[in-house]
Amino acid sequence: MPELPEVETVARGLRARLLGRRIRAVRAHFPGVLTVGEGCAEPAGGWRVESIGRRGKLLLVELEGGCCLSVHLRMTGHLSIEEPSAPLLPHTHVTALLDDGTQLRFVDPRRFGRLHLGLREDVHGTAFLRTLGPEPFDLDARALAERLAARTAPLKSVLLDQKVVAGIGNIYADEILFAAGLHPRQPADRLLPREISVLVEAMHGVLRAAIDGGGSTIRDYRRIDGRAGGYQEAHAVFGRAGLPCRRCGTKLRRSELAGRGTHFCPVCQPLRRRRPRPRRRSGPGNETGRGGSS
DNA sequence: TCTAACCTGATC
DNA sequence: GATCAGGTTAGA
Repeated sequence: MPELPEVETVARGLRARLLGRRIRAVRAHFPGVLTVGEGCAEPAGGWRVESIGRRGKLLLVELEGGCCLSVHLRMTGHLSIEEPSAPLLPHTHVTALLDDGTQLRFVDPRRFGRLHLGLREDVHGTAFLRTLGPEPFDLDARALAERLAARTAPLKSVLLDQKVVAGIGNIYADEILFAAGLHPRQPADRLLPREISVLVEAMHGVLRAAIDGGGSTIRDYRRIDGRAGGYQEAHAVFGRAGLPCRRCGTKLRRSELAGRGTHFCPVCQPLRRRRPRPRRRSGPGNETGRGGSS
């Protein structure tokens, strides 16, 4: 469920509740969901929470003493802070006791989510973090162009690749492509410079608006305090197949791409089937990129 | 580069 | 009873 805007919203909620607190004990109720690395024995009095960060869809809770708790919510993971008297929800797999008597709880019906407590350098050195692409807000058109250059795959597949850019999932890939007016199946390496600029602006704009809206709640996602997100109301295409496009009124379509449901407007996001590569054999270099009609 | 697998629950 | 779901990854 959670993509960058949802995880960012959770990180902000956690900061408000967890910064400066001490985590006294971390208990797993189901094997495998939580792993604990070397060198992270609990100090007397617990770990003080020093900062809470996010890389892509991964939460990073930095703890006193050089340890770090990473949390990946995957599809249905959810964090909340509860009074100890609050009933333990089904599928509560990890509980951490806080020094004010409350509990940080991790609930995840599908059990895809993962928590790892380890030395900071070990956590930051995991293959996942080492190979993770840049944050979307750190990318400009030139940097994105470089990352799309050698990719012949459909644009949506490339946006979903966390090594290309971190944090974009199925919802926001569709929303960003609509905002940019680009077809999900457009080969990534065939974008014109102008289209890449528009794509970067769309990426920044959609993600910023989604963070401001507290993320999208389709079914499971909740903020720390249990409230739903609000951005689903603003979705232009995701979950709106068969409904009229908000821009042109055409019936929105849904198809399958990269094994994921893909939503788009066939009129606002036309597919350029054959994209002429810029000719490179004629001597005078003139054309940089001209729009090719279908 | 694509598919299957990891899981449960909601919906058809 | 079958199908689908917002993520990631191992293996074909």
